[in-house]
Amino acid sequence: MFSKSCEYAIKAVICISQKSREGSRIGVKEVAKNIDAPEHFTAKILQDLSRKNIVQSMKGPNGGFFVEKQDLKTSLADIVKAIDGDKIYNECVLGLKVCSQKNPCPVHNEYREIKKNLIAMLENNKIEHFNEMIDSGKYHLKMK
Amino acid sequence: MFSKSCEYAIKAVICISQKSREGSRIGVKEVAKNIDAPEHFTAKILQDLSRKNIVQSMKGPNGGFFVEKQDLKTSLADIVKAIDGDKIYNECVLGLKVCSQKNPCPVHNEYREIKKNLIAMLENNKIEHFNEMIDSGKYHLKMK
DNA sequence: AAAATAAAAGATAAAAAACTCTTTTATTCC
DNA sequence: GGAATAAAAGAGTTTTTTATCTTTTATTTT
Repeated sequence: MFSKSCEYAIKAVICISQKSREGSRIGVKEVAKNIDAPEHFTAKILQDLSRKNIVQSMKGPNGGFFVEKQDLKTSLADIVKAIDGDKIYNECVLGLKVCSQKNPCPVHNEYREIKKNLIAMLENNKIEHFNEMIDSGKYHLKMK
Repeated sequence: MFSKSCEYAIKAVICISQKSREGSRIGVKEVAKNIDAPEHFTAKILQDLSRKNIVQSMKGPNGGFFVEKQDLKTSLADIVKAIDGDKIYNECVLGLKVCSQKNPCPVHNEYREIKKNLIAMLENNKIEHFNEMIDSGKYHLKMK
C-alpha cells in the first residue's frame, strides 16, 4: 500500500508529536529506535518531512525534531502525499494510463468507492488524534 | 497497491481468457502487445501463472496460453494472491508486525472496513465477468 | 525423422527502493 | 571564540523489482 519510507514517516511524525506535547524535542537516534527503523534512513525521511514543513527541526545541543501546535492538524493524507506523492488519489488499480469515469477499466467503479473511503480515512485521521488514542493505552505503534 | 507484475498478470489473464472464448490460444508476444508490457517479462509472469494453474499452456506450433472454462471463475483475488502473495489480507497499513483486534494500531479499526471492502471486490470480480464487461464496450483495458 | 514453432528455464542487466557512511553547517554552552 | 552537539547534505552500497537475452524442451507439421 505505502512505501517503507512512508510507513516510517507516519510513525515518526506521531512519535515526534508525542514528544512535542511534553515540550521537548527528539533526536533522530531516538525516533529511529522508537519506530524500529534504521537510523540514517530515518534521518533522510525526517529531512524530507522537515523541508515539507510537516515537522520542524533545530540543530545543535538540545536540538532535534518537533511539531508545532498548528501542525497537529496534519493528516495521514498529508504525510502520504509528502512521501509517496498523490498516486493513491490518481492511479488506476490496474495501472492503466487512461482510466476515468468516461473510459473506465473493469473495476473502476467498484474501486472508486473503496478509494473514496480510503482517502476519507487518510484525511480525517490527524496526528492530534493519534496522540489521544495512544495515550488511552488502547492503541499502539510499537514493533515489539 | 499491486506490483507491476501483478497488474500485468491481471490484464494478461483477462486478455488470454478473451481469446480462449473464441476457442484459440494466444502467444506471449501477442499478450504482451495487448497489455502493453515487455515481452520477456510477460513470459515470466505467464510461466508463473501457468505453474499456479491460473492459465494453461501448450508448447509447439499452434500452442500458446489459454484458460479452461472452469477457470473463468478465477477471481482477481486469486491472481493477486498468486503473484503478490496474501499481504493485503494480513499486513498492517502502517507496517506494524503486531497489529490485531487485541493489539490494534491507531488506524486498525477504520482500515479493517476498507480492507474488507477491497477484499470483497477482489473476490467477487471473476474473469468471466470482465469478458462480458469488455464485450459491452463500456469498459476497457487498453493502454492507448 | 527433420524442420518449425512456441513455451520453459536459466542467466544477466538495468532501475528503483531501501539502507549506510562521511562531511558540512547551524546552534548552544562554556 | 572554541568545543560539543545535532541536523543537513552528499556520496555511496545493498537489495528488490523490473526487464532482457539465450538456451533448452515439448509439440506439431511436413
